[in-house]
This record gives sequence, structure tokens and C-alpha cells, in this order.
Amino acid sequence: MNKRQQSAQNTRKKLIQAALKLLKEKGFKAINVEEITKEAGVAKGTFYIYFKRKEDIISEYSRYPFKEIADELKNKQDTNLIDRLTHYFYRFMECVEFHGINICREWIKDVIDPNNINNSQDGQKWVYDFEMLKEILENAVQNNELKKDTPIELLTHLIISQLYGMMTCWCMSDGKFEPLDWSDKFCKIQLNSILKEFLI
Amino acid sequence: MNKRQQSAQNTRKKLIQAALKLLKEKGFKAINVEEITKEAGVAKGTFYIYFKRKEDIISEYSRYPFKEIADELKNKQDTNLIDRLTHYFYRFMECVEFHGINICREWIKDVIDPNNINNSQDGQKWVYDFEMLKEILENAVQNNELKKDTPIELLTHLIISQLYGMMTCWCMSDGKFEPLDWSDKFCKIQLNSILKEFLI
Amino acid sequence: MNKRQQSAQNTRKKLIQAALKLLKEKGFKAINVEEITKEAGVAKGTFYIYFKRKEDIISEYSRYPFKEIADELKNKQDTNLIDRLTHYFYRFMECVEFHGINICREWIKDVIDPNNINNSQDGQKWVYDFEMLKEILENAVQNNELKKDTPIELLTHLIISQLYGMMTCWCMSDGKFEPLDWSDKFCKIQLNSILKEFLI
Amino acid sequence: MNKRQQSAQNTRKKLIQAALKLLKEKGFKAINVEEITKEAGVAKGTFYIYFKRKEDIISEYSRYPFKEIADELKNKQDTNLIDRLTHYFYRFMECVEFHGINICREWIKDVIDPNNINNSQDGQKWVYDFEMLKEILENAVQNNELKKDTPIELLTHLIISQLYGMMTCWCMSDGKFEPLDWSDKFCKIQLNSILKEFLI
DNA sequence: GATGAATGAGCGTTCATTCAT
DNA sequence: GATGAATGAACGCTCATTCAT
Repeated sequence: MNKRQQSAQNTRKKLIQAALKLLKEKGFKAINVEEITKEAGVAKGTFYIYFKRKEDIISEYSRYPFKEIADELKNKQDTNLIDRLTHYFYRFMECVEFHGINICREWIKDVIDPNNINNSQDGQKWVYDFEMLKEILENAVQNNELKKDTPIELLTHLIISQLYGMMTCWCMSDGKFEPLDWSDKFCKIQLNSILKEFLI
Repeated sequence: MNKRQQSAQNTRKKLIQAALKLLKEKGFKAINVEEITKEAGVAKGTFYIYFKRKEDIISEYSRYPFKEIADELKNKQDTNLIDRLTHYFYRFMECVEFHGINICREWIKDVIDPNNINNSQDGQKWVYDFEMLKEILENAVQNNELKKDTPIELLTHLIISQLYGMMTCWCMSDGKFEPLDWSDKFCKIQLNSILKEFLI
Repeated sequence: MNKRQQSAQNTRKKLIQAALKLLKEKGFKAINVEEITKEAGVAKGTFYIYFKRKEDIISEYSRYPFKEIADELKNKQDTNLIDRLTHYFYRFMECVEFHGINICREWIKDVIDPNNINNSQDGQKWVYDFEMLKEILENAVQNNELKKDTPIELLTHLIISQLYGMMTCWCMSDGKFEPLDWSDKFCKIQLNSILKEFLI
Repeated sequence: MNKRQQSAQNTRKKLIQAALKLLKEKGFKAINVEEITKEAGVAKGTFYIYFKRKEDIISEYSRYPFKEIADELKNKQDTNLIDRLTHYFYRFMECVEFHGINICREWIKDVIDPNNINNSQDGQKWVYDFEMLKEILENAVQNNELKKDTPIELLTHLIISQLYGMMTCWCMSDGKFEPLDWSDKFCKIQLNSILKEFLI
């Protein structure tokens, strides 16, 4: 990577960080391109070198953190299923807490918005999350961690619903509870009681 | 109520119905005051006689349907706790399905938005829902349906989280599953397994 | 028409006149909505009450003057064909001269632009002019002014071509010749020599 | 010419050809410098090494084709005047057809635009065409093809007007007729009938 | 000569809200 | 109470042009 490319990479990073900073403070609807570029210390037009539309900057923080966490879950085969899922929930909520409540709000608006790029075809994001978790549970069946007759789709649905429910409630409560604490409590009570009868 | 007041009441109703109709079709951000008034068959300015700001029309559909359902839950004392909660979930999702996915999307945006009027102080909506359900569970303890050492706050939290998780996931999936079917499945699996050990 | 409607009509007129004035001075591409509204003494947004898009204000001066002239031609049945056509050319160029060279430039750009509203379907304007003049010549055949075997389509084509040729050349020469003088000269030489052999 | 100059010449050619290609497809206003350079396979900035302003690339296709045709007309002394002019019209429209309707549109906008570089002083293009054709007719007088009292300026005017009228109408009709066919028909009817009385 | 990131003025358009009638 | 013309701030986006590398 030469100097030019480095500097471009840098500008891109500055824009994303500026957007993130403002997002944390205000939320997406409340900020505009001019503010982002001002915060980043570049000209308005520069934004459009890196992002085709204003919305496109969301995809930078919307897809990736969760994808990484899911990959982590797939690769972690050393512990039992409940521990793995608990870890998944923990990492998920850690990420949520790290990015802060305003960005979490944007994520939710993002995943429920049918006009959003990441979600433009029939609940893409939902399908993605669903398939990903289903695979985990299917593997658990094959590894003899779960019984053969486990209602996998149903459990997948329940677990994802629980995850997004936590996020929605956290935002709704305006941050009244600690995401990580609750993630643990949720797992201990819910995951255990739901999975109990299907575990071998 | 004289004729003038009646006619005013009528105009107000027409505006709300028009807004609801458009909301169902398009979502809040995609509609504007002019469209609402056109649909209602009144002049643009008329809107501002009944609503101070565009957003204010949301409050018309935001709090009340759920409040009624909650009241219903409180008053229904004839069946056992699980049936009552199942009924609550069912009525909740019935309401969600009835209003349609776009309005459901607005509800979610609404409840997570800290700048919203219904929600403006410290997660009001969350507190409201929380207290309401907590009361139900506390009554169940007093009525000897639940054990004395039941972790009421935790269960309340879990149940609300589950409810909003279903809504969020339904919107996220762009309506891919049937809310009422899933409400039943959720209750059968989750409510039962969670409450089992605390029921007397 | 009540006071409100009158005032609206007035605003609309002011906008058109402002646009015309600026158009005469600068040409369409060189002016913008803000300038037009400033000149008209109204707010920027007011423009969009009367015109959906910036371009729409062109249609106000683009279609009508010529339509009137064509109607005049159809109704004038008292003189012979050549005089009638000469009169048509004269009125046409009078109109051109009256509106000035910059507006004439816009008209030309307008009629040749396939993306223009007035012209959006396959050379609408051309078809319109063509049919209109063809009708005149067909009537002349029926009235025994022209021979039965007159090549009407060809002549129609020639005459319209001549008309727009004059306009294009006038703009091209930057107003170097007098439209009305030349209109007369053109008619005397061309119309006469072309139609001579078909006149009865 | 050394290697560098050759490569520069090549880049310049690529840019012009790219611009022409896009011009044919879309028209001038619809394309931008970035597209041109992309099509040419060079960087955006390269454009400004060869052309001071975006508009300057027009001059590459605006004057020259017609100049050549005019030169051809001057040099062809072997046939009679009408045949020569018919040939001129033919070659002119052949050129028009070859370049396509969108470029023809640009030519027209170009010649009528007083701010254009090729045309910037007092209808330069008009004067140029006019003088060129006038010279042909004057030569015809000197060669005893035309009578001494032929109204040369008037005929020059008529003929040029006819030529540009055809172009304008072709664009206006969105290509509804065949330029070459019509060129012939025009010449047969118009040139003949106009020149008839002045030919010796 | 070539590159392509950066610039920033400029423009069209939207729309919640006001207020004279 | 109802109207709808008027407002004007706000914003997304384009694109010709420059210039350091």
C-alpha cells in the first residue's frame, strides 16, 4: 500500500470514526453529512468518495461486529453447548455495551427497516442470523450434545428472539440495566430451562 | 357536545384514521402531513389544530392498545398464571398482527427513542410495562400461585424481553412468520420451562 | 375567484414573469430556482407550490404561444393559402422576436430535448406541429386551392423545417438579421417557388 | 515525435473517442468528466492535461467535420451547381446520421449558444457557414452558372436555414425520418424550385 | 505525463409549521 | 373551526477543477 492509498484509508477511517462519535451522541437521524465531514476534518464532497449514499456509512458498523462474534462461536468447539451460547450472548451484549445505547438504537432501526441496504431483500439480516444459529444447533445434534428430535428451528427462533429482545429492552429502558449482568442471568435461567430437556 | 364539537371530534378521528392507514402502508418516515390531511380530506393547516407537532399523532396509536391488554390481564383472575400470561402474549401479538408490520416498526422505533414524547423521561415506557407485569407476578405470589422466593424482577424482565424480542424479530424477518402461531409456541416452551420451578 | 385564489394566481404569474425576465437575460441553464423566487419576491419553497420541478416552468412559455398562432391559422379562411402561410410565418417570427433571442434558444433546446416533459414521447412536439400543418394543407386540397396530387407530407415537412431553420439560424447568428424581414423574404421566394406548381 | 509525445497523442485520442461514444449514447449534459476518463481508461486528472475545461472537448467534434465537407464542395468543380449543392446536403446529413442524434443535438445547442467557445464572438459559426456558402454562389456567378442579378445573400441564407432546419427537425422528431432520404427530397423540390429562375 | 484524492460551491427539492383570510 | 398559500431552514448529492505525489 503506497502513501496515497494509506492516506485514503485514513480518510475513510476518520469519516467512520466521526460518524460513530456523532452517532453515539445523537443518533443517525439527527446527524447530517456536513457534520460528519466537519468532525472528520474533510470537505463535504469527500464523504461521497467513500460512501455512495449517506446511509451506506451504517453498514460499516452494522454487519461486522456480529459476524465476528458468530464466527467465534462456530470455531469454539471446546466447551459444552450452553457455555458456548452463554459466551455468545455475553460477547454480543459486550459489543452492544461497548458501542453504546445510541448505536444500539441504530442497529435495531437498521435491522427492522425493510428499506435498508443490509436488509433490502425480505429480511436478509434475519435469515442470516437464523441460519447461522441453526447451524450451531445442528452441529450440536451431530455431536451428540442435543437429542435427535430437538425442535431446532423453534429453539433457534427462541434464542434469537431473546437476544434482540434484550437489545430492544435495553434501549427502551434507556440503559437502566447492565447488559452483561443480564446476559448472564438470562442465560442461566432461560437457556438452561429451555435446553434442559433436549440435552443429552 | 354541541354540533361544532362533534364535527371537531369527527375531523380528529378522520386524521387519525388517515394517518393509521398511511402508516400501515408506508411507515412513519415515508409519510408527511400533507398526505395525511389529503387522505383525511381536510386542509393541511387543520392538522395543526389537533396536533401540535407531526409526531404527536403517534401517541394516538402507541400507548393505548397495550394498556387495554394489560388491564385485561389484571382483571382476568379466573384462570391459572400460565394461561393468563399466554393469553396476554396472544392478545399482544394479535394486536401487533392486526396493526401490521409497518406500525409495529413504528412502535419499536417509538419505544426505543429517548426523544419521543411518550418515552421522554428515563425509559418511561419500559418502567410502565415493567411495573405492570411485576404487579401481576406479585399478585400471583400473594395468591399462592408462585412460591415466595420467586425472583420476580428477573422473571418480569425475561418475559417483557421475550415479548419485545418477538416483535423485533417479526419486523426484522419482514413478516416471515405468523405472530400468533409463534406466540403460542413461545409460551408453551419458554413460559412453561421458566416458571415451572416457581409454580406451586 | 376569491381573494385567496387571486393572490395565488398572482404569485404564479410573478414567478413566470420573473423566470421569463431572467431567461431573457441569461438563458435557462444559467438561472436557478433561488434567483427566480428572489426576483419574484417570494420564498424558495413557494416555487414548488406551483411547479413540481424546475423544468416545469418552461412549459409555461413553450407550448402556448405557438398553439395560439396555429389556431389563428386554422380559423383564417378568408385569404389564399400563400397569404395564410405567410401570415403564419410572420406571426411565428413576431413571437420569436418578441420573446427575444435567449428564450428562442431555450425553445430550440426544448424541442430537441428528448427528456423534456413537453417532448417526452417520441418527438411529441414534432408530431404535433406536423399534424397541425398537414391539416391546413389537406384542407387546402379539399378547398381546391391545391391539386389533388400535391405531396402533402413532403411539403409539410419542408415548411416546418424552414420555420425551425429560421429560428436556429437566428440564434446561431446571435440576432444578426431581422426575423420579420427575413420571414417575408423567405415566404416570397420559397413558399412561392415550392407551392407554385401545386396551386390551382 | 518522440515516444512521450506519441503516448500523449494517444491519450488525447482515447479521451476524444470516449467522449464521442458517451455523447452518442447520452448527450453532453448527461455525462461528466469522470465517466469520460473511465471510458478512456485514464485518471480523472488526465482530462485536464488535454482540455482546460469540460466544454473544450466539444470543439473536437464541432467544427471539423463540416469544414471538410465545405472544402469538398469548393474543390468539386466538375458538376453543375445543383448537383454540387445536393452533394453538399447529402454529405452534411450523412455526417449528421453517422454521428447520431445525440451528437446532432449537441451541435445544435453548440451553434446557438453564445457562450460557446467556438461561437463566442457574434455568431462566428453563422458567419463562417454564411461566408463559405456565399463564396460558392459567387463563384457560380463568375462561372456563368448563375445570373448576375442573383440575390446571393438571400439564397445563401435560405440554403443554410434549410440545412439547419433539417437538423433541428430531425432531433425534434427524435429521429423519425431518414436524414439522407429527406436530404434528397428537399434538394429535388426546394433547391430546384428556388434556383430555377436564377440558373443560366 | 499521469494519477486520483480532495475540494467546496452550488443546486434542486422537501416539508413541518405559521397565519391571514 | 377550517383553509391552503407562504415560508425558509435544512439536507443530500453532484461534479468541475486542483494539486501533491
